[in-house]
Amino acid sequence: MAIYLYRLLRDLFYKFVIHPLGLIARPVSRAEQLLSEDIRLKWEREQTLLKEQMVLKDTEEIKCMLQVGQLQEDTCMSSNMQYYIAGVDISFVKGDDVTACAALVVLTFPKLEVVYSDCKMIELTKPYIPGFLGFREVPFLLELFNDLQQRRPELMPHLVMVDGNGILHPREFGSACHLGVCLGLPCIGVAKKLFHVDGLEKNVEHHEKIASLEKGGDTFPLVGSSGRVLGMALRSCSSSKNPIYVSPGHLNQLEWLILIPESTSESGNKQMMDKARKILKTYTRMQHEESIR
DNA sequence: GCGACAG
DNA sequence: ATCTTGTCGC
Repeated sequence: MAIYLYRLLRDLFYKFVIHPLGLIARPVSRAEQLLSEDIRLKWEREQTLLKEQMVLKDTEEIKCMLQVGQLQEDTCMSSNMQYYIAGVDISFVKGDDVTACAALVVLTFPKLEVVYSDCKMIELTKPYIPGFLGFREVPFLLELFNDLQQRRPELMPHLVMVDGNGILHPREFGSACHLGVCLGLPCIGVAKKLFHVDGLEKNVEHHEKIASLEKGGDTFPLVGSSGRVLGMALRSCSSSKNPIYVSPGHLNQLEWLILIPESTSESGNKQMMDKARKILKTYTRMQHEESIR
């Protein structure tokens, strides 16, 4: 409790004392409001259409990867197969709202060796509207995969990690679903903050559940008030206090996320995923800095 | 009706 | 997403 009070005070201090200008909110014109409503309705319809194409079932590759990752044994028929997972992210230029860097990194699975990385400077034109992140970011991510297909088609990943949510979303169609459907590849959403949806919120209960995560790899399911399990909260490693929120996007189902904690030893799969995500982040930054020079 | 609201 | 700051681990 003390830590929350501390953070609250610190944030207030930052807002009022360090950045008093931030208090002067930019007036939103009526025209702008209408435009935003217009976009919303249009995007909502598009989401409905795309959602019809979403499949929440594991591909054969995902099933095999699960066995490889969990048992560390070649129980799968195609055990000679080399698996690839990818991560995508978009990072912004500081102080600039439109210029950003989109990055794609492909890793082997389960060894997590980087075999491909690409980065493109882009101009984000579409606005960020909560619930419609996909429309802002997915087109640029598709370009990166297009280039991958041109250059190294054999490295097309069997699973993609997306910054954002999968079905943990107001209409159960987050950016991971969006990318997955457009790409035709299995995607999972990985978010750092809980999307308040279907009754889920960062209330006292939620904080208690977070506190009950003792070590890296510990999880708890995110059950909405509808009773539907929309994803999992995962403590990615022992040193991170805040969990990440994982949810299926396309061509994989939630069950495989839940199955992992059952494995007796470490929940290797998810730790690996988080490790991969960190690698991705590092790459985004590195290439970003490089591109500025 | 109003605020909240992934990145 | 980005801003600050402190702290911890390699």
